[in-house]
Amino acid sequence: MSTIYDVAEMAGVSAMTVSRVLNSPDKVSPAARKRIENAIEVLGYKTNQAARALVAKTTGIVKIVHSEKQAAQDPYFMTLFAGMSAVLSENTIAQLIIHDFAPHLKCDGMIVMGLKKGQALDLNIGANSIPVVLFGKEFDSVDWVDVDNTMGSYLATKHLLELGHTEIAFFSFQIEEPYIQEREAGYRKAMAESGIEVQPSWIVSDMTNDSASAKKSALRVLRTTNFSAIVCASDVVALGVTQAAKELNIDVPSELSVTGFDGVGVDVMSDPRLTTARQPVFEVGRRLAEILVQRIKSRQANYDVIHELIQTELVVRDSTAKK
Amino acid sequence: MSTIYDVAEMAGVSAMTVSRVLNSPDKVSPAARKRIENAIEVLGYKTNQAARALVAKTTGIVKIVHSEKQAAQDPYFMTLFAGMSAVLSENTIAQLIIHDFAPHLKCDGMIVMGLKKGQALDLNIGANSIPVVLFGKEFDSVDWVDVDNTMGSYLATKHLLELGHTEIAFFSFQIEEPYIQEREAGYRKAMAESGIEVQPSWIVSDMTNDSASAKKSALRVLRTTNFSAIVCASDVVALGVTQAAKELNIDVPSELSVTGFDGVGVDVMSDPRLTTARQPVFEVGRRLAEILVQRIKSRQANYDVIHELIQTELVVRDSTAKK
DNA sequence: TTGTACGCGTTATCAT
DNA sequence: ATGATAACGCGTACAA
Repeated sequence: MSTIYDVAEMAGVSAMTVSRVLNSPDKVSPAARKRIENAIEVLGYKTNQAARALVAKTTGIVKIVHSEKQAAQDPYFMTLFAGMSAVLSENTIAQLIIHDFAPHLKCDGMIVMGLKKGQALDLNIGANSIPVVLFGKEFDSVDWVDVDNTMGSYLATKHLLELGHTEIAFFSFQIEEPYIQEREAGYRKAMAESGIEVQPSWIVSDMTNDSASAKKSALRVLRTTNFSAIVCASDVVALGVTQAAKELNIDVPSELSVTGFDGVGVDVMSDPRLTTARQPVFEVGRRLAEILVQRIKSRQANYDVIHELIQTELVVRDSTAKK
Repeated sequence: MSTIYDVAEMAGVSAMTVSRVLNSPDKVSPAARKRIENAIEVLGYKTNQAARALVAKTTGIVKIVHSEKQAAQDPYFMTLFAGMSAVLSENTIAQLIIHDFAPHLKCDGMIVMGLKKGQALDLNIGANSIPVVLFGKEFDSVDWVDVDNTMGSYLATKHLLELGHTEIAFFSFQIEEPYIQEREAGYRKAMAESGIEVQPSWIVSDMTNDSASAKKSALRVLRTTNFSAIVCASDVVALGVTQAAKELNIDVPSELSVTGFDGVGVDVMSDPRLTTARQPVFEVGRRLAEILVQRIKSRQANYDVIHELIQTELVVRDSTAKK
């Protein structure tokens, strides 16, 4: 593999001049530049990242940290990652997907998702020198991107209210993440604005986030239903609900309206196709990476922290209808 | 950030000895080793990958090449990538996902998918010095992993034959990839073995690989059907077929049996859940990466090429029944 | 505009 | 078992 010295020799200049055409071409005379570019072409010269990284004290690598290892096969995470990856790879930044902070591995920046408050302080992110972007609004002092979960279920509930429904349930699942509380809050907000008092029996949360579990809960609850619509905390839950309804010969949407949340594939494959609060997951991934890349490129300590709340889009399909 | 020199000074030895405890600890006296390990701990020393890479002539990066850019959001590719990523990241190898070979970027190895015959020769993979693993059985001279598509649809067809079906259609889509021909071949093989002559009208391929397109074709064909079962070239096609059947009041599976292919989520979300030839996509990704890592670690030119044909698993669910 | 000299952190070689 | 020295390829500071 040829080096700048080989190129320099062939072009009859010093290595320094070659380095210049690589980094600031305008500072080199057109004649020399031409000869050098030709030599680069002929020799098939490729800049040695390691050598460059050594002097620049960079790595060309960012870590993508996700605490839940099993999530590697979750469509949501995969889509998120695809978005990040698109931006990072475009910028020739390699990725390392890890499940702890791996502090022994140097990198140029990190994207961290599913972070608990305790963890961050332990590793004093922010006090750290490398840029970090969080997925989730955990820390005011750190850049983050998050989805507006509250607004998402608010819009879904609003949609049902506008269709004439007044008795609307909220199906949710057990998890320690804040997003699930936010989704319930959005539902409650919309109900409150319409002056409807939420009955305790309308809040159903004895399930996990998979369709089988949701179906089971729904089968029980739907027998003695006193509501005409359900806001679900996820598409998967909504899928379970529609399956249960089918089994009980309750028609969706003519007898029961159902909304989902997420929009990562499940929504369009289910029958009927779900009205859902779609998250632009791929885009969220893109933004996380874009912000990080920006921070890496402008290595300043200008601390105007970026906080972006990305909106969901209410996609109206076949699972909701007029009361 | 402290270097080996700092550690050496603190431990009262030379930098070389520190380097030794890092790479071949047995060649250092226990006493010195103890002092050095302590110094490393106290100073929080971390090896500088760039410096190491510079002398070792490695990069710590592999390229994952996929020619179809839009596939970034395809669940199949995402799952495949997740499998590769799991292995690579475990081995502290960063990933760069690109859509051409980007020959100006050095790396330690490549995983290439969706390669056409022409491309490879242009870039003379194999003659190249870095290890390359292919997804797809394109080149005998290069390591590859592929899925046994032929066997997959063979098994699906066999399953339908055992259920008593004799008039079985094959729904396929238009694409230039060899896998689709292999899937048809498997179907034909099973039919031939049963002594059944495939009627031309049973082969339906005027669609693309999405459910809407498949539904449209199925709506047309199913009106004048002369078969009782369909082997579909993908789950997405099978989904479209079941949707069309529903619209035509044809019950699946009692009146029509349908099998899918892939098993990347669609199969379990559709209604009814699909009997399908499930590919272990995540595992395929793992194997691709495992082979590459192995090649990178043992930099020998021992040319016992690895070719692995990974088997599909016939998952029997609710879309197939006795004739 | 161009070149010289040096440093980045690590490892290999060859001594001791 | 340990150390001195050179080399990896590139960028920066400074000089010309």
